[in-house]
Amino acid sequence: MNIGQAAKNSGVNAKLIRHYESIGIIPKASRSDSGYRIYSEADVHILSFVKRARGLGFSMKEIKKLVGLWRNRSRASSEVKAMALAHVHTLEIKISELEEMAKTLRYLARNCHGDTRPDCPILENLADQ
Amino acid sequence: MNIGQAAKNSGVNAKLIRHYESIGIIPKASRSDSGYRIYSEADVHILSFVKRARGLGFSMKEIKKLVGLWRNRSRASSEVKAMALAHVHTLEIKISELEEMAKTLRYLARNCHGDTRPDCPILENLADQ
DNA sequence: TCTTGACCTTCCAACAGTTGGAAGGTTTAC
DNA sequence: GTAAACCTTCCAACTGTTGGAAGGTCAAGA
Repeated sequence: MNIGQAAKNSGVNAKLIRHYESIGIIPKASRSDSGYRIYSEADVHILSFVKRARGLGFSMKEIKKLVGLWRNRSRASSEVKAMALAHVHTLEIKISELEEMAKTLRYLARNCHGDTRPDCPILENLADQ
Repeated sequence: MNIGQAAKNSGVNAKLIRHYESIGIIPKASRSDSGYRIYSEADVHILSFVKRARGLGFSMKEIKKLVGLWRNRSRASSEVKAMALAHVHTLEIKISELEEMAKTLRYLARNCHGDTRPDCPILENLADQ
């Protein structure tokens, strides 16, 4: 199938498929006589894998590694599990940072009357610390 | 003071200060005869403001607006409060997305024995859905 | 056969925010 | 006079995705 069909079947944009190929996330597609990329069901499967890994927030670097592990039938599950748990840790750090921001902003907003008056604890907090 | 001193005093990298100036976040600094940027305490104050707003996760676009509001003494506090609450909402959405990722990964990792055996529910989940 | 439209190709640029380097001028101190 | 620590501008990299431009290919209908 052509790239458009592979895009539809995998849910990955055609532009993005080319990009993934260019940075080595997915193997180089074979070509037709006229130079069109040709994809198999297995290729679509890889693309879906990549899309789902992205959905879990893995970086492209991590995904490249995950695809390698996935295609290597003799890999140890411990390696994958370690990556997953490391990523969970990264997510948890990010979450707590965002929580902290939201908490601070909620507190500041609660103390801001939010009317036509100019005095505003939010700006004051940003300015004087 | 020169840019290096302003960087130290505000906690904002000199490179970043130039960048902020170039994209209009902060006003253009005046120059010495030899072309060096000159900063006042007030300028450092703005830089600290920007740094703190970044720390709360505001985008540069939002910060540009916040700096404008801060420097306009007659603005209504309602406008600032609305921005803060809109940003809290954005943060909350981001947080729940990350929570969802972490939850899924924790579940998958829990079911992966993580030893030398190759079978791995994490990769299987990414592959077959 | 010719044309139209939908597909495909590559290359180049933009987004946000920051950091790095290169190549060169200025100031300060010894 | 020279060395180092500063400053200048410009250009590029990072991450991941999207957009456009300019051009080739394929299938269907007139």
